[in-house]
Amino acid sequence: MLKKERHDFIMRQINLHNRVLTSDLVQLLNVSEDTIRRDLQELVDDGLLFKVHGGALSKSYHSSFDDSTVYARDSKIVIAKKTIRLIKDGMVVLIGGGTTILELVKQLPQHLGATFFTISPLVAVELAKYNNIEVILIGGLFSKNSQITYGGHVISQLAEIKVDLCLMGTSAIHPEEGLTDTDWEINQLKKAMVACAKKTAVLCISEKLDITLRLKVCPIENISYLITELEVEHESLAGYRAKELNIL
Amino acid sequence: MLKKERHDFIMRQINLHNRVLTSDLVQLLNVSEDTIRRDLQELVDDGLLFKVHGGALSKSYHSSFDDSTVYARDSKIVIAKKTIRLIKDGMVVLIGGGTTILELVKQLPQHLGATFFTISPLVAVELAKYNNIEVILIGGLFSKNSQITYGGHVISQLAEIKVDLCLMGTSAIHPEEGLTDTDWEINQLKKAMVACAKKTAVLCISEKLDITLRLKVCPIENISYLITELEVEHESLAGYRAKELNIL
DNA sequence: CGTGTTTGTGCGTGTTTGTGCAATAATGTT
DNA sequence: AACATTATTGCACAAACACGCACAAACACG
Repeated sequence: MLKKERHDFIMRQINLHNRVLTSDLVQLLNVSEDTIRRDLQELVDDGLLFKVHGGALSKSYHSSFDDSTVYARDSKIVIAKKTIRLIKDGMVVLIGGGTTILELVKQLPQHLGATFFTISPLVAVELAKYNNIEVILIGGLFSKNSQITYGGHVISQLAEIKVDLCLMGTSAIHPEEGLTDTDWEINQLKKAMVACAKKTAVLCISEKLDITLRLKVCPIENISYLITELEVEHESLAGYRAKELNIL
Repeated sequence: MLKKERHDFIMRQINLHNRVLTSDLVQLLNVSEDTIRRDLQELVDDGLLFKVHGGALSKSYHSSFDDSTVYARDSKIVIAKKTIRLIKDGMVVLIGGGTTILELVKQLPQHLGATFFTISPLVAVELAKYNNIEVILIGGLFSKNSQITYGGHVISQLAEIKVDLCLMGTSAIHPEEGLTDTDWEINQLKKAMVACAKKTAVLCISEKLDITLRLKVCPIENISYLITELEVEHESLAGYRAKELNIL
């Protein structure tokens, strides 16, 4: 591989991720650390990126993409880290939308090799930053509110696939009533998602526990994992521990 | 082997692989390194390729990367404003991806009521900001490079729809050779897009005029509108004026 | 035809560039 | 404070390069 090609590769990574780790580049490009460091230095000299300890940052990365505005972001990161343990190399995963999910995607390990189906364009774009992840976006009507695709076309496509794991955020969960929602279309969609997965994990910040809404998605028995930001032994989760689902 | 033949051979390699190594050429052509170096130098002088340590790179290869820095943004805004005149209330529009298109979407009038099909999640998200626009995202495999959906599934869905107007960016356009591209999948996709539209408008910054790439999308006759940032009377557009397409 | 010129090619030599290694310093982490 | 990770520096070596020269084939012209 020519030096220029490496430089272009690095710049692409930077433009995609806004950041890049020296160690990752060593692996990906299969050259010594020294070479990568020199490459980065040259790109800095050309004013194309920003070098920091451990890697480099995009120049246009004027830090913090209003990350702070994401509600309860810290909790969501905790949830994300727990969830990552469920995702193994080679898996086929169906993943929903929402800020919790988006945070999860940003925390995925760089080298993960898996196939992801998603109904969220934003999640798709974020997933595309990982080299070894194949992304399939399920198309259909696009919802302005929830920023996901929905409607009959989406549901019929979901009916045709079978995945190892489904990851979804939630509006409300209750030990007896299970998963519930308010919007008819979203409700239909979630039903279809649960139906096509061998196991389903629900990502849920604690304030959405023990709430019931009008429309039922599925009983608690259909859920395999409940992931919150709380300690596993936390008393708020007692009602769920009684059920047969894994709490992370 | 004649010098000219060697030059042609080198250019063919470049167009095929976007790159070539000096050492490979020495082997393939069975001449000394010096000769190859001289050949490359001459091709550089003719502006046909790009020389680097160890070999040479295609010229178009270079330009394919710096989209990410919202290159030539001013031109793209000019193009966007011209394009808006083509879009009328009630229309069904198929729209591609790329930075030029994205700029267009950002410039749309707030009250516009129309239906947009798109293969670009980013465009979908941007379109969703308009209240009176219905957005349908066409799903399929998601391309990491071009940030659009592609593949058989996309093409078969395109085959099922019929739209009033197709808006697409372009890699290369030439008065005789028409629309061309380098990537096989993108090429297939563009063909399908043109096929399902009554009229097609090509958005094209002037530096992509008069370029021919390896794969043909369609002849110039299949294009209804060519939109550049230049004045309609500009001399660069003379070759296109001779054809039967509207220049904006 | 002969002589001089141009062009294309290869060779030798010295220089530059790209890369990795090892020792050491700086920085982050626990 | 101890440790692990990441940076920096200087050095070595091979690959790639530029330049001048030599030679031969093709060409030009009287």
